[in-house]
Amino acid sequence: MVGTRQFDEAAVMQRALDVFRHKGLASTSMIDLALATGVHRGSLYNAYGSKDAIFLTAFEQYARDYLCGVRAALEQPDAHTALSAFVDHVLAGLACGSPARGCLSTRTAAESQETAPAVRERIRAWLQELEDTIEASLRQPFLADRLVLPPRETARFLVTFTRGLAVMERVHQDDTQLREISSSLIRVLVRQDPAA
Amino acid sequence: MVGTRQFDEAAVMQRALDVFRHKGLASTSMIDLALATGVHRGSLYNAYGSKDAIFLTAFEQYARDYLCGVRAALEQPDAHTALSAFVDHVLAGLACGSPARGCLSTRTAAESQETAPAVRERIRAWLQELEDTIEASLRQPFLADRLVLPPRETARFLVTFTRGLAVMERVHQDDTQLREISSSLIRVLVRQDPAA
DNA sequence: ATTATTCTTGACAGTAATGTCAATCTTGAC
DNA sequence: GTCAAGATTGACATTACTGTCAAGAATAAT
Repeated sequence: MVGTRQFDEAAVMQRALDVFRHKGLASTSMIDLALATGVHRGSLYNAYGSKDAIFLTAFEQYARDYLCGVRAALEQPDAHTALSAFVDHVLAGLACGSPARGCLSTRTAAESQETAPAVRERIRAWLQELEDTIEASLRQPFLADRLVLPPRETARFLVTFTRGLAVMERVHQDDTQLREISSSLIRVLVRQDPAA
Repeated sequence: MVGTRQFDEAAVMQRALDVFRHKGLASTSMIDLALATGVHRGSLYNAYGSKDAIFLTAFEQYARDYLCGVRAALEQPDAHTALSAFVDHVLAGLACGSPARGCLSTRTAAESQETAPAVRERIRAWLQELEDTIEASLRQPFLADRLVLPPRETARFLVTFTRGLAVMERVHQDDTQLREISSSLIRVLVRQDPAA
């Protein structure tokens, strides 16, 4: 291939992700992306064509990392520990950065009616992947037998609830309060006694 | 008073609310507001000074109506009915309009890091009011004795969870799925037997 | 070393939105 | 009816962003 791209795509996408996380898709301009990545605006147009395309490319990194993290967190010997680890992982992701960067998928989902259909669809599909990933982990009998709801419903519940947590984080910026709410979540989803 | 305002403020705020709901605070321009309300942009600047001020004024209508609705919905003889009515009310608010208008407070909360401090603070305070309102309703003994969590925690849980529902609604636009998740919510928060 | 291809860059025209202001119009109070 | 406070309006200057393009630079393949 002649005329080789002169920037490191992975690094650029990482920077772009930071911008999208902090400003949101709609409020991010190509100028913002050019400044943050150090890549000329014209080059970005040439390489990706549009802001949405950059977002979708960057989102793949985010999506992969997030799902890996969730899968790893849920690898625990019992339901209580698994759900605690899951919530810890989600909260750590929210609080990370200064100012805290929040949750990209939640933010984008919230404004997804004004985004391109391709973006909305990607977010929808990703939330489904997240649900499926959680469900698959919870299906292990030694986890499932302690859950108040069946794995599928628990997974869906967790996806919805953590989206709510991400919204609350934006407003409160208070880790303690989020952890309190999360402990209610676990208390409500995990059965104390193995029978019943 | 001379030089009387020539528009009906309540009507204008209602229109403004519609715009904010559909486009979000950040993506709404003064031009959008002028077009939707029929009030000249200059007049809006003269009367309110800024987009944020218009938002805050319009938000008061929204806040009042929402809290009234929640209070009314929770006036029920038992916990299961009360929570069902609450969720129905929230979901009805989300689905209303075409395209569905979603939840203004959730949407604004999600982008609240990029808004003026006054807006973020108003949203924060309102979420607290919502929590307090729910808690007050749930404190009645014949409701509270069926709740898995104490009223305060239940209220906080409901606020967080419904913010999550509002996010999911933006993505799925599917009332059925939201109702399924909501039935899990009630199942998990309300005890079946009055003892234990 | 040359070449063909692709990337980079600065420039440009066009659109959208902002915030302000002076001129003009309205209307309640006297 | 006059008047003064305040509302409306169109215009203006500015700023921000978009999308495109031609000229130039870089480089893998020959």
